[in-house]
Order: sequence, then structure tokens, then C-alpha cells
Amino acid sequence: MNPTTPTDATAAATPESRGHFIYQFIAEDVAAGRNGGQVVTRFPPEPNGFLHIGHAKAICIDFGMAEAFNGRCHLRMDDTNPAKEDESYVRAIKEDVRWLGFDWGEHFYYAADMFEQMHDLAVALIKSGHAYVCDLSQEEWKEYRGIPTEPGIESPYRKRGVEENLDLFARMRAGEFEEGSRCLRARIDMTSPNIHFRDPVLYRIMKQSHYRTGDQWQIYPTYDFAHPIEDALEGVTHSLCTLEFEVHRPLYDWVIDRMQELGMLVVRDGHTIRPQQREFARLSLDYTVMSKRKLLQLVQDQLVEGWDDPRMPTISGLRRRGYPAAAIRDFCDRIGVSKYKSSTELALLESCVRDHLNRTAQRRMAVIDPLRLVIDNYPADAEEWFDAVNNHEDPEADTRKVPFSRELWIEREDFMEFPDKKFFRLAPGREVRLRYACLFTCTSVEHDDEGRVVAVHGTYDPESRGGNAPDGRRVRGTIHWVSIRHAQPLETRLYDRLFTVPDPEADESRHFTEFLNPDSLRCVNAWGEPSLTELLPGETVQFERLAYFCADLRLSRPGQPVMNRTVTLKEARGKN
RNA sequence: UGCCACAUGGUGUAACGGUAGCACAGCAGUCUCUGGAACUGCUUGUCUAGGUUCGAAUCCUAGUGUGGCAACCA
Repeated sequence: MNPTTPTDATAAATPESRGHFIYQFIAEDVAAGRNGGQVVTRFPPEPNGFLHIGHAKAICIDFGMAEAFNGRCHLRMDDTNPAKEDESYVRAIKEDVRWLGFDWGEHFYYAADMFEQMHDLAVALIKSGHAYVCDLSQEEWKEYRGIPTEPGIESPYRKRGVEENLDLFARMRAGEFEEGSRCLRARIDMTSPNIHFRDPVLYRIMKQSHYRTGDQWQIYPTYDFAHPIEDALEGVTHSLCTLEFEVHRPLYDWVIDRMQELGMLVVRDGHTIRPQQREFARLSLDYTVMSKRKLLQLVQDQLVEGWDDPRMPTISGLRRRGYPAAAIRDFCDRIGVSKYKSSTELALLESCVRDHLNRTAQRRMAVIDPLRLVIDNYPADAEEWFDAVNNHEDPEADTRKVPFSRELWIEREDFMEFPDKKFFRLAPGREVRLRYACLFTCTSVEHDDEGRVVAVHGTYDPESRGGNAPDGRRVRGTIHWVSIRHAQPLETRLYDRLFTVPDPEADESRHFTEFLNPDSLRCVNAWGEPSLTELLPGETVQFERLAYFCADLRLSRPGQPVMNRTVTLKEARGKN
């Protein structure tokens, strides 16, 4: 079945693929022919910070639902607060959404471009008695508004006449009044158990320059007023957001109702588009923080190297770290969508990253903590180039040549002078395979004055060239290596989780930065095989038996990649 | 003492009145020129109490627990 029509999309909602509750909600609307069966969603970030993996979930849902129902998804800057917003964030947001693999086509919008219509609606609401200018200060308003368990009382300005309201509102716009001295309120219900219905603010005075509209405005609409208007004006059918907006929904509907009365709703293909809001639980991840405010603090206090620090859960941070966009999308699929406020284990994200990188990343050999290995029966001036498979998981990936010589770097942890029985790598008297090269037996160990192992000596089996046992004898361990003579120095950054506890925000008596992991970044110098110098910024390889590493997008120089550890290989049980 | 939500293994999620399944994690094993990958098997769950029903994770009632709501933030 080709799901190109609304009816087909509905048919897809069979018991086998019912989808999550948001999907079902939309499917029912489509089946009922609401909005003529059209589906238009939107992703509406405020350009006051960088997008993070929590936004990636929202993006996947917003764009994903549009795609599932053959609709479209708009990208909109929800920029109604000039105090915090900036053009640089707009650019970063666009780049991140695009990088994640989503396309908004021509449907890119700014809320600020709709300020005039918002203002018109506000004026209309004043005229119809639905809004009034209130002179109460914020402090005073606290008294009038009441608390959740008790009703509020009406503002003394609530009965102001239409003409006076119109005049005052016009003067607010003209900048005649100080910030905070007046605001425009909806006239709804001061006794409502829902606080948001108690005459919410529609417009406030802000004498700030807006990054987009400059000094054109002295008043700015609040989220509750602006958001439904933005959706309605764009003809959005399904306005999907996170749970904290659930209590705002009646107000959202109230604004839409007013627009409907005034004939302001968009008519598309003969159908009046009436947007509806629905809410899902935001993503929370172990060992990280997700609020833009906290991420901003990490950046401003220089506790990380910037919004795109590879330890940050930002899209740009994950990108620099080497997380493939496809892995992030896969993760968002796997976590599902519900209304339960859950916390996802980092292990799931890492599993998605490994899963993808295992299939796509080429293998290379590099040694992070070097120990010298000398092959006593190999000529000092000889060298050989062995064939190494680029990726056993990918038949297209081909092979490369790796240089071999008498002295090699091996990983210090791959040798144990006094091995326990579970250890089957190199030890005195033991034979291991030097990956792709040959079989090697350790015959002696060199120590320094403190008794520390400084070199391992041994002999190789000339019959085992390429790494195959000539007689089929079983070799338990295979270790990686780099020819010292050919080794390339590599600046390498080993990343770990940013926080030491699963929920850094749980203890309200402590600041979340107290739980920063001091070992979240370790810089080391590694030795890599020569081909590593050809790595392009952003390219990811697997250092065999260690981890996936990505050439840093910012710090790498031609011929000198800086390697970010993306994610380790899964540690096998029993290994040490 | 208000209103609005939510509750299924360790974690995340599925079930739409009819066998509680999947993934991640964990454990055990097979295989392997990566202690990776792949493959096999295993452990662990419906918040509580009532009710409706032949039958309830699912519907109803009450309770418990958790979260959100008292910015002129979004």
C-alpha cells in the first residue's frame, strides 16, 4: 500500500502499527476529516540557546508525524522575548535541524513577523470586551491573582471602557509608559481553578531592541497569546509540545476560539484550519542536564569549552563528539512517546551510536597507552606492509596497508607480567596474534629501576605472516599495535560523562555543578598508523579494540587530526 | 485544603476486554584475526483495594505515589 493519501495513512493505523498516542490522535483527526485531512506540524524553538538531544526528540516527533501523514512541518523561531534572543542562535538552530536530517522546505517562519497581526487581534479583543489594560504592578497582581487553592479577585481596571483601553494600549505601543507599569490582560475568569485563566497577560511593555524587529515595538506578546496565533496563522493543524504546557491548553483554545469568531483562521483547500495542541513527556537522560538555562551556565562559566563541547548534550556537541545523526534519530525512535516522565539510560543512546558506527566506521589501529614491544628475531632495518581489513561489517570497505617493523607500540593493558587465568592477552611465555601481522611469543621483559615494565621482548613465527597460524594452532588473544618507526602522534581526547550522578538536579540543596565529573575530559597522546593523518574533520573511525573516534571538526588541522573519543567499544565481561 | 496529568521488569516502551511482548542493561553460552560484532538461552514487571465481566494491564470507584500549575519566561 502506498501511503500517499490521508485515508491510506489512517489505514496504516492497524493493530500492527498503531503507533504512540500522538500518532493515534492525529490519525483519528485525519480519519474524521478534520482540517480536510491535512496535517501540518511545527517545531518552534526560541532562539535563545542551542538545541539539545531533548529538542531532537521533539524534532523527530514534529517532522516524523508530518511525514507519517504526508503533511509538512514548519520551522519557526518563537521569538517573542527580545531580552534573550539572538540571530546567532537562529543560524545554529537551522544548522542543527538540517544536520539531523530534516527539511522544512519553504516553511521557515519568525513569530516576530506576525507581531502586527497579533497586535490587531489584541485590539479586536479590546473592542469585543475580551481584553483590558491593567495598571496593577506585578507585586499587586500577586494579591489579586490568588493562589491555586483559592480564587482570585478582579483587577480594579477590569471594567475600564473600550475607548480608554484602546487609547492606553496605543500609548503602550508608542512607548509612553515604563516597563511593568501596565499590561494588556485577557478578561476571562478570576475564579478559575486554572491559574492561566485568571486574566492572563497578553502584552507587556519591554523597551528592548528585538534582534529582528529592532526598535519597532515597545510592547511584546506573551507566549500564551502569541503561540496559538502563530500556529493558526501558519495553518498548523497539530501543535505538539511538552507536558508543562498541558495546563495552558484551555487558554490556547480560548485564543483560537477568539480568532475563529473573528474569521482569522486560515482556510486552505476549502477547509478552515483549527490547530490543536497535544503534549508529550520531554526527554531526560541520565548523567546529564537538559535545561537551556543550565547548559548556558556551563558555557558562560567556562565549565565546558562552548555550546558544542563534545561533552554537551547539545546537537552540535554530539556532532563534534561523533554521534551520527542517524543514530540520534534511531534513539528518538527507540525511546518512544508517552506522557510518563521517564529518564532514559545513557546506555541506550550509546547503544544506538555503536550500532550505527559498527556498520559504517572504518577500523584503524592506534595505541593510547604505549608499551614498547621488540621482536628479537626480526631484522632491525626491515619493514613489511600488511593488508588490513577496513571494516568486516562492510564488504565495500576494502583493505589498506599497514607498516610493520621490529619495534612496535602495543597497549600497556594488553600485557601482564603475572597474568590471572582470565587474562588471555600477552604475558611471559604466551603467544598472541599481532592483528593482521603475525603470531608473537613473549620471551622476556625489560624493567626500569623502579621495576616498571618498559619493554616486552619476544619472537615471531615467520610462518604466520598475515596473522594466520601455519598449523591451525589456537591463539587465544589478538592485540593491536603500531610500528614505532611509522607511528603518527595523535592528540586524543577521551571523554566521559559530564556528571558523576544520574540526576545532578535531584538534590535541591546542592548546585548541579558540584556534580561535574572531573574526569569528563582526558587529553592523551596516542600513536596511530600512518593512514590516520588522512582523516578529514568529522570522519569517524574505530580504533580497533578500543573505541570509536571522530576527527574534531574545529581543532583538526590538515594531516593532524585531533581525535575525540565518541564512545568506547562495549567492555566485555571478565576483561580485567 | 485547589486544578491538571501520569503509574507495566533495573531502564524505556508495547497491549485498546482474550497467551504480558520488544529494546537497552544484566547473566550464561556459541562463534570469532577486535574480550567488538553476530548468534543462542536465562533472570526480572501490570502501584494498592474493591467492583463490572466467562475473562481486566486495559472499563468503573476509592486510595497511594509521582510530576506540573501561583513569570509581564518559553
